[in-house]
Amino acid sequence: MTRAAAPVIEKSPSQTLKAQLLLRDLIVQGALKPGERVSELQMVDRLGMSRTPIRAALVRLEQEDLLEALPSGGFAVKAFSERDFAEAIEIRGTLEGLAARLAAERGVRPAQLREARALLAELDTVVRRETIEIDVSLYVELNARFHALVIAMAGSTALARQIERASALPFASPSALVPVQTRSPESHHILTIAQDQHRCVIAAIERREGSRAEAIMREHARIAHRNLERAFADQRDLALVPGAALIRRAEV
Amino acid sequence: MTRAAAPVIEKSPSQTLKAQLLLRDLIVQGALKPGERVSELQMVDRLGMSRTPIRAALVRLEQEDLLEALPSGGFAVKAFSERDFAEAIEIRGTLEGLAARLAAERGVRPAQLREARALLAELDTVVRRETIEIDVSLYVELNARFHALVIAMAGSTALARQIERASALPFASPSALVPVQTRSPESHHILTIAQDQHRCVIAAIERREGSRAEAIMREHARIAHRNLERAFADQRDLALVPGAALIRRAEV
DNA sequence: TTTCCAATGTCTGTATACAGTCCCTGACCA
DNA sequence: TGGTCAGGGACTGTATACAGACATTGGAAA
Repeated sequence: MTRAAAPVIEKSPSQTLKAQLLLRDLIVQGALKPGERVSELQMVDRLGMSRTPIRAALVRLEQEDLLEALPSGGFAVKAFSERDFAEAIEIRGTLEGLAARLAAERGVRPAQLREARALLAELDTVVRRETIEIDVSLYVELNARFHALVIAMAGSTALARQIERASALPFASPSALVPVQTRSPESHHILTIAQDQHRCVIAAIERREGSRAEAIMREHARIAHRNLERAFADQRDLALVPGAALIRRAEV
Repeated sequence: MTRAAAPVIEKSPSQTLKAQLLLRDLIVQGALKPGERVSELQMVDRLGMSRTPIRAALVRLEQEDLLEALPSGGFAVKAFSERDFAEAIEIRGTLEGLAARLAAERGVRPAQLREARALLAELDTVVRRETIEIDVSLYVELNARFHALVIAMAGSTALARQIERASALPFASPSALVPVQTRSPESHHILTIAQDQHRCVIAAIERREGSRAEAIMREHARIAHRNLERAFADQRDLALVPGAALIRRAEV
């Protein structure tokens, strides 16, 4: 419910933004079920603000693919299948592959390469740790920064924006399925592989090997795909998948 | 104003949709210049409707990347460079390549293959014509249908939607640069090549050759890239590019 | 009992009023 | 003459009223 007290620098979170965050939570957490219509007036009662910002938030959430517009007007919570989850990851992987290739072909600034090497070193300290339990939240954060850096290296705002859209769904972001992975007996094994891919992508970019950078980045995304399959095979793992509440339940 | 006198399928185009179409035209045609702020109240005067639908239309046009949100609120017309144009085409080509690969790997229904063959035959009659002037508008329509069919063959609504977004910019759609191409002395030559790529993509999909289908589809998009370079080299050709008005003018 | 029609309630689309904020301008002071 | 502060204008964000559309439900007739 109540999030951490805002250490936000933003002056005043607009009502529209508040509505967007609150509604997104309601949907992702499953308080609003897939297929269910989201009435503006009901949300007025529920969120305690007027229709205008709620309406704006609904439009934005439709852009995020969390809602779908009904033909008769209004919106309903979108329902997803395992296939939808997999396709979202595949799309993200393809676009990130393009980003890696562009970065390699166009070349990147030395400062970015230094930043990449520093990130890789940090990730090493997390992954190579001999303790059984790794620091998941730290890995997630570093992993997110790595992906953001590769995208920045491509130097294309259009591509960055497109990837942002593809990663908007809660289960599609690069780090979404890492928590699932940690429950696997091969968890440490997989992390080692992922980190090697990180290294190889940067090496390929540095050497201007565009095709290789692209291929590795794509394959990197398929780790998420494997984690997804594991999650769908085991109900306990599925609970760790963000947005699992969005899955269309078996027909009653 | 004009009520439902027309036997149109659509009951009544909503004010929001009208505003979206009108504003898009104003932007693409250059009536609103790149970088210029788009004030809601000015558009109220200009379009003759209230702020609410105009506001909704502005949000949607920001979605289409034709507008950008200003930090202080409101929107401004986005300014593009030649590089932005090229990147948009590259992104579309990459995603269409993914669509072709998925279609090949997953297999397509026989009905879709028949439809594809019929389309290819129709395109042949346009391209193989010996007359110097080909029917550009017919080619554009058939070409658009071909691309839509490949996307449909992939069977992924998420991917379809992502491609739709990538093609939303007026210069990024598959047929946007065909008119430029027709002014080239090699026009017929290029059309022959493009049509052969169409055939090869379908053949690859039919044979489940995913990697090949993807590569050809990507290369196919690069024809648009070549046309773009030609357009930027010759001012007269540039006038044929949809959305040329969006290009950031040289700093004065 | 079933079917059709009508009435009612709820919903969205639209218009508009109000308030807070940002920017620009102009005047005054050093 | 230059800088700073105050005032005003314009714009967006938000709230709310109104009207048309859709669905659902209840009743009446066959």
